[in-house]
Amino acid sequence: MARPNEVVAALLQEYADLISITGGDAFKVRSYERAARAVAGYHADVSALDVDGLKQIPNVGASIAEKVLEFLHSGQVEAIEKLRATVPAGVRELTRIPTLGPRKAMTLFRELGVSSVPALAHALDDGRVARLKGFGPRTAENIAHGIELLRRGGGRVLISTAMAVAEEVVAAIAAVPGCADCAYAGSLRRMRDTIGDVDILAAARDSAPLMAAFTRLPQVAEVIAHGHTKSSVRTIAGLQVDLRVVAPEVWGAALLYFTGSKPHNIRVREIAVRHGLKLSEYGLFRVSEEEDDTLVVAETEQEVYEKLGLPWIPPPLREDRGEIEAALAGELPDLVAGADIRGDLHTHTDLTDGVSTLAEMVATARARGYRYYAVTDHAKDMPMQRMTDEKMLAQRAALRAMDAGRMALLHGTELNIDPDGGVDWDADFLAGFDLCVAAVHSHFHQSREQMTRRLVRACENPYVTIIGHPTTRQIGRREPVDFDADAVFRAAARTGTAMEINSYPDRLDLNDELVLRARRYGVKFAIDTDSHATVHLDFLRYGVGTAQRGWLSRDEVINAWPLARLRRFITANRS
DNA sequence: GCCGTTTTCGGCCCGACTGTTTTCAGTCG
Repeated sequence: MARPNEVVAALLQEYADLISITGGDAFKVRSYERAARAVAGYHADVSALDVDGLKQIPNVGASIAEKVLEFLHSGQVEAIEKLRATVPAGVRELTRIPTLGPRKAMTLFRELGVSSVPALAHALDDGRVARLKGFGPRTAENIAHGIELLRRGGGRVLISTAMAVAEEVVAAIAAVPGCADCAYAGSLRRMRDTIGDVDILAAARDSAPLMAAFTRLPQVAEVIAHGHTKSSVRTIAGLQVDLRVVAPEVWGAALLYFTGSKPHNIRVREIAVRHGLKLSEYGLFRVSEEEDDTLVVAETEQEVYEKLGLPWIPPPLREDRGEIEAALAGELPDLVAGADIRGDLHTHTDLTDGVSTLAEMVATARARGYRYYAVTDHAKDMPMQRMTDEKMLAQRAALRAMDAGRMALLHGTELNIDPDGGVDWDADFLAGFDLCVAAVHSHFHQSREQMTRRLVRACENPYVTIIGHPTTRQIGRREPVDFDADAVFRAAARTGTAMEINSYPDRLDLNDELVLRARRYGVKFAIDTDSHATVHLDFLRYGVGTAQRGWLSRDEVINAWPLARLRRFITANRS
């Protein structure tokens, strides 16, 4: 079951969409969108709040608080039901089609009675759409194309997929003569777990050569837009990539703009307005009635933030989830960074389902400059892994005999949490490991109560130091398991069990939102790669990005600690 | 509908590109 906050947030977002489609006040739309976001990210369960409690949520005032209460009491909101009655749900679906927004969707419904994607496809086929006032052959074509994209998945890709494309494009554009600077921005720079499109920013006096090179890249299947300062393409793999070219002296303002998020940008621009300034991708300007606006700063992000009375805000925080308020109060977290990570605590070898040998994994870890490294192959309860006590002990002997220089080697295992919350071995055998990760690998559809009890019991096992990939989600393939996250996080904090941030790009588990919730209970975290091959150790960057999005500092991440402190954390659990 | 170092009313981010248009609406980020 979804958390009440998510249900309420979805409802508020739906209301915002319905107001937008029916041509309501755009500012009202934004109010509901903001409230939806604030509710989704709010730490307390909204179903336990009264009016005053609800109004404590940013962007929730008397009117929205009352609607939330109405929903919690009766299961519906009259105002929303009224709009639902005038606009079929299918019309809202239409706005998911790229290039088709609320105004056109409403026109299609009002003029043609279209209220579903198939009905729209019909209307396109027989030419009714192109004959509508304000529409035309090109618009009809674009909508048809948009439907096709939506059908092909149209969705988001893993961060690793987007990163590979971005790094290729950045390298290609940076190599064009006249390019002063080039970087990726957008949700990729903010390190979101999935990416909708790739945003690239470049600095140059003359944009034309860069735009030409961009639209002719071998990966390009289709040019969506081609202008002087902005072009968009779609790659053969279906990913949209936008290139924005600005003058080198406005790099910072453009990078800030192009990094987003959109809600963050709006908040920052509002602060500018209150200072009598105007912020756009071309810089921070002092607004003047008589003459042209004068440029204040634009060259670096730091300068722009500083002129607005803000410290530089790291991109992973830029989601309008309280970072503006924290920045104004001088309370931004000192985020954990990749360089802070002293070792990986969840990795595999070819003894179980890995493809690299113990020696290869250790050598690669050592080359990364780690101070410690844990090998945690699967334990004996997963039959497909064919693990035995003897094989595990032999691996331990081999590990102990290795010389990894200044890097300490830890012998661990990834235990399987059985349906009742037990693990593969008894205390005597577990005591022989330096470290145990425990994770769910089966029985994903237990009831919420069973799954909660299962994970709490695993936390209570004195030999379990880390809960691996706690929700077991696989992005785009498997939903997270259902459990009472607050209960599990309370147990983790109480028992001194770390929650993993699994860096594998299709997991990123915990995700940023759960990290934010867990840290409120004082939970500690381990940022691991769950590597099954040497190349996977590089996935750490995505786990670090997720941790940063969860506002984590070095002190909250056990594998950013010196080995002695990590060992104390492990043994404190066991005594 | 929310909000306040121009406060309880009157604001509310800003610009690029496209398509259907003779000056702008819609969409996107």
